Amino acid sequence: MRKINREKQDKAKFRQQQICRGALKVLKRKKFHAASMREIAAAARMSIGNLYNYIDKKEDILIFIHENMFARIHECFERTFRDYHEPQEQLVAAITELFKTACQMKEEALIILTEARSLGKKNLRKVLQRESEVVGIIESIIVNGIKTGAFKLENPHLFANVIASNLWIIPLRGWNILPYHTEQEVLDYLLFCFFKVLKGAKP
Amino acid sequence: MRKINREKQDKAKFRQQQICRGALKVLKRKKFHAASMREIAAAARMSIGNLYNYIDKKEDILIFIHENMFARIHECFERTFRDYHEPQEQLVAAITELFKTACQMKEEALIILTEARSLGKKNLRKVLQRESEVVGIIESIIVNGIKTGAFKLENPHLFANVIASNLWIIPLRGWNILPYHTEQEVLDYLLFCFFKVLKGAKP
Amino acid sequence: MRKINREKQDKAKFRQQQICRGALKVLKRKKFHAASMREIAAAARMSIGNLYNYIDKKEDILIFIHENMFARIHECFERTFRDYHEPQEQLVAAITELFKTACQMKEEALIILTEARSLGKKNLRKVLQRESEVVGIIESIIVNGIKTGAFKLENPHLFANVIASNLWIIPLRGWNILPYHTEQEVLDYLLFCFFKVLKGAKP
Amino acid sequence: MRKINREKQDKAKFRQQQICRGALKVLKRKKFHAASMREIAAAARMSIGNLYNYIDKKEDILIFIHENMFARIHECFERTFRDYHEPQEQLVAAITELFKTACQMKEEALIILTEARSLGKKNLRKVLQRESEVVGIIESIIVNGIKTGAFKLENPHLFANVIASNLWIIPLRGWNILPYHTEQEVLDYLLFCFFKVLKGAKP
DNA sequence: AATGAATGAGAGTTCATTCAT
DNA sequence: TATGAATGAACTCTCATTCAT
Repeated sequence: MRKINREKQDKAKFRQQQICRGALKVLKRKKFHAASMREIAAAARMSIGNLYNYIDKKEDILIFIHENMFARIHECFERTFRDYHEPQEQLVAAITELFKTACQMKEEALIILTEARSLGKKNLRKVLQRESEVVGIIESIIVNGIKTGAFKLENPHLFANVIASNLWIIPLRGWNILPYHTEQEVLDYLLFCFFKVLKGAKP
Repeated sequence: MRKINREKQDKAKFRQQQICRGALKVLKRKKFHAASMREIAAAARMSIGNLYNYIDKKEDILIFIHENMFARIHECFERTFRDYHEPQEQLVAAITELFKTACQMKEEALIILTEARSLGKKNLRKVLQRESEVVGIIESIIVNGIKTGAFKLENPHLFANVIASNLWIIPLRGWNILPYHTEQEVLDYLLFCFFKVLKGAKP
Repeated sequence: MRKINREKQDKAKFRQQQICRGALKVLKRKKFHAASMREIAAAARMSIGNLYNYIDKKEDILIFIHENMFARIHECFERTFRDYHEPQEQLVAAITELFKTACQMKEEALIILTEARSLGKKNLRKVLQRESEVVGIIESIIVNGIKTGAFKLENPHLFANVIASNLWIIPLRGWNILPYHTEQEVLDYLLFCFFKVLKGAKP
Repeated sequence: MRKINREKQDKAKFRQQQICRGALKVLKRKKFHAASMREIAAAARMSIGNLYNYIDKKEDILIFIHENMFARIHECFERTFRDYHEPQEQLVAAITELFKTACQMKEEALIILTEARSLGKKNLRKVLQRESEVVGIIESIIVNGIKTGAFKLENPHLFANVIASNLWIIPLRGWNILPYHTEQEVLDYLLFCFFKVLKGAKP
């Protein structure tokens, strides 16, 4: 009995991933609202009717994409905290992982960043809360670093926001950067800039 | 004859502003695609039919908003270059002006940043080109500063992109920052960070 | 200004009648839920989009039909009270008028009687209230007749309900009656039955 | 072999009853067309797939309900003719039984009365035929009574229709009557009215 | 016999855009 | 220039029904 339920859940999860993949295919070409459920269903190789067995509303697809993204982000932090224990190492690792994830999931990131306002109130709150969690974790690493003397910095909360904001530079402004610089260059440059600030004296 | 044409153009400009203001009223509350022409026309205190005397397609409204925004941005640069001649002063002034403009026009900025993908190919190209102009101007100030020895920096193109990207931090992430910091604090902090980098040695 | 508003309202009323007539054409052939808005719009010789300029929801059409019907019913009562003053005459006249109206508007009557349960709570309440008004008026005539000694009857409220219920016998059971009897025969027969009761002694 | 078939049929009958009960649970709350097969299957504690082993189309459920109803009605007549032999007694008994059945099966009655138009042509004919059978039986009792001199009445066919029509007064108009009168009162009143007519002179 | 995932036609409704006035 | 009624394509979502297991 429990096993059957388990299988059912797995199937549902699989279908939801299928829907996400299909939706992403379409969302590369057009905005969420311009992508019709017919297109998404076709891209996911499902009938519309069946698609609606796994979601309630179109908006749910956005939520799935968002959840996928944040699952990936949390994996970044997990690896970081598993492998490193010094704040400086942790910060480098976290930024590197997050930046690379943002590059790999450029589409998803762009969708999340630009479509958030399509969400209903409840979902919007959830999304914003998750984003501020990310900032919170970065902030905590910085605060730790300040305590250990690794960093010298006022206003870690603000700086964490600046870091978080810059992590998405490729999805948002890649069109103007990638013709001239590789992702790795951009990452190195950002790290260089961040550490300039983190190591410095007061203004 | 020419005078009449002139008057006509003025009227058209006036109507376009009226449309922009109306649209913005609506776009504060909902996404572009969710805002119907009915609502926008009502908010602009025009009939739909008349509204269509001044635009061809809904997308044109986005273009108007974008043009307004960039007119404002260019005014920022004009004031900057009129009032300052040293690269360092120019950069501070430009960043300050642009940042404040972004804060004042938070709504417009957010609309432009999140709705760009709604645009048709031709309009999208135009918009992106204008954005990269802004980056170009910032870059030229930096390059100047490097020549005069005011700044010490590799890769001014990349850094200009970083600066440009951070100028929009309030429209994009204000929800997570403004509860804790004022706009002025954020601006000061950004300037502090930027100049840490601009003054520094190689990594 | 007022005149223009008046014209607009007239136009709207006209369109609503047009919709009603179109809907009735369709509703003769199928139940309300089985009639699609497309069919109704076509039967009303309107585009769907325009149809929705005059209604908010499909249910509104049912309400229009109902309002039409009740307007007709009230005209029956108005004529009755204008032309007759003796309770007995009034009752004969009212029953005659209502019965004939029910026969003329067989379709509408059937729709109202069978579709009431499709209505939303608020509209259902309104409809039921109007129906019980009709019963109330009949009851008041009977009560009057009892006072004047024209009728001899216990329980006028219940009898008014019986009368009201039988008025719709043609729309509801015409299929089994009209092959054998004319509407006039049925009316005469009902009047005969009713007056048997109204004139009689206690059971 | 035959026994197995018998068992199969019993099972089928049982399932059909199960479906009826489930459907009725749902149909108390919403109209037939608004009740989805999903809901009905759930209420009948069956899977949709299995439900379709016992019906062909949704409409069949309506037919089952109708058959149940008419089985009950025929039981009424059976008891009547078993227990009474005088036309007057028979008529009182039949009306009493039928009226009480209508009250007990208010929901079913309402469904049948209001959903008949949903039926396909063939089923509709069957339903109407069964209803006119009921009228026919009532008529035959009256005709008998006229022959024996118990009743004095013109047009027994029409009067049978009137009686039949009034039997459903509680399902149809109970909402306006039951707040003020008990079912028994209504029955007594109807009997009183009917016999006023049945005993009387010509109009 | 029993399950429920899958199908896809079709429902109500909205909306950018046009056009007669 | 100004109006807003009219158009109809396109949208999201539901549902009776089928079918592989």
